[in-house]
Amino acid sequence: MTPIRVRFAPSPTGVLHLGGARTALFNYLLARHEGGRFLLRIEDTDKERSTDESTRAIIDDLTWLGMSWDEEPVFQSKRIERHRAALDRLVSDRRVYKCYCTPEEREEARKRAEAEKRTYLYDGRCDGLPDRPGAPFVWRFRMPKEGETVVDDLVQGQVVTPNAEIEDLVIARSDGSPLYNFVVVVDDADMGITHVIRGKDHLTNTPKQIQIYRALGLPEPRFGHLPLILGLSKRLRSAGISSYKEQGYLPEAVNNYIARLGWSHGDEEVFTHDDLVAKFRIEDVNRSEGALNLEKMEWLNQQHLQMSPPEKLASLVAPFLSAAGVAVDSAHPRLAPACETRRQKARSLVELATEIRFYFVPDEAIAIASDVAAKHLAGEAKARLLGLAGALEAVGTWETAAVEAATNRFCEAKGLKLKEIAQSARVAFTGSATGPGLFETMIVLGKRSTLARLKRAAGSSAP
RNA sequence: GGCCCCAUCGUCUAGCGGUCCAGGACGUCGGCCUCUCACGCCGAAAACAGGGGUUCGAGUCCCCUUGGGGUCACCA
Repeated sequence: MTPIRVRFAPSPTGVLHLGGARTALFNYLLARHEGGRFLLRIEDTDKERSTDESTRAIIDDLTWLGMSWDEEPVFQSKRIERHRAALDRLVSDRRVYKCYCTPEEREEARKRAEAEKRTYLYDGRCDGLPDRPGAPFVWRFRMPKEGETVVDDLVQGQVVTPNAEIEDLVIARSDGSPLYNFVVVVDDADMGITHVIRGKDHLTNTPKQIQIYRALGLPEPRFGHLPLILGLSKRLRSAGISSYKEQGYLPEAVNNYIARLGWSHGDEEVFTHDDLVAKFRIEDVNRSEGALNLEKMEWLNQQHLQMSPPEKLASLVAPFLSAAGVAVDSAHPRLAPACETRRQKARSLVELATEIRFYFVPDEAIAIASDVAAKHLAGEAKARLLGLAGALEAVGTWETAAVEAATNRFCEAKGLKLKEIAQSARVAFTGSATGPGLFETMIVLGKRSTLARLKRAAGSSAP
């Protein structure tokens, strides 16, 4: 068995959205699972729409998702010579002919067919015509008129197309530049692609391409056409992978989610990168198309967040803290412990950042909204906080057990339940009525900040 | 419209003729836990699109209908 070679071939005309990422991922997983090679080809022949920025963005997004390719990316625009040579060969083999029909003529024929409720197929009227020197023409590929072309698709099964239904397609423009269905074949063959895994929107192109492979005497790859993702709205389509990064998603979660869209492995839901590589099989890809459910992706993000060690979280969340107005170095000694106090709960890095932000703002900058103060810092609450501060003052070694014991002793002495003081204290620490557990908060905060925040809240001018 | 593909809870899916009065997950709704919000745990509601066949037996095979999607370029 020769090792398999697959490719992802985006055209750099926009961002990499979830659908494209999934196509890339399935190719990547197939290659890794089989010990083959994953290649990248940038289909940038449409000069009007292709941009370098887009190419860079796609490469950045793939990299962020953790997909690496095994050879230098191929730029289709740099392969014109090869395309030309292949076209020359078809010309000399007489597999193509010049078509002098004007766009107007074709349009008219198309309309007539539509009026008569027939399918429009180019009728081959120019095939065999004598040369008309100087007249503009396009090259058409002569399709077989009889028999059928069978695609033995890895995911769609056998798809049979009668050759009579495949028209003689144009493979080169009047300016001589070759067209997609021709170029893909040449490029895939040159790159030694053994498995073409792409979106199902290419399924009807496949029989045409197979005929071109044959005309060129090239070995045919296996094909696998992935079901399309439903509900990819214009909005979602324009949302690149980088927007998920900005929303605080982990690449593992995005991969996990898009992999499970159309592919499954029994009842399993949560997969790490290595799980996916180990368990992915193209045979397990579904034929039916699925719709996006971003809530599930959020949940998966939470699952992967929970699996991430605090140190990893610390470096990931640092930029989000900065974005939230608190510049914290990813190596800050309290960052990892801070993450640990909220790791189980956050659904995204953005959420995590807002939830641990309070640890890193200056003690005097803790803002307590007036309604929160009215609820939790009213009546005896302030006096109690002052008392708690006093009790905590005496704690020698600032560790959970000691802090907890001191707090409990204080409560007992005052005849209070922890409940009666916890919320006020939390407000003092965080400025909010929600947050991590009380004792872990104090530990991460440290003795000095803990006391400072208690005293400050006790002395605040709120009701 | 022609051709092609698809069809299990709201969504993602398991199911590859009997083990399915259909299982898991997200979400939803209850409850428990509890210093808050969460997390976690327990439980509930929720589906084989419809109709014909084939078979002793069909969610699973076949056909039709309906519905959804794709594709019909001198784009990729």
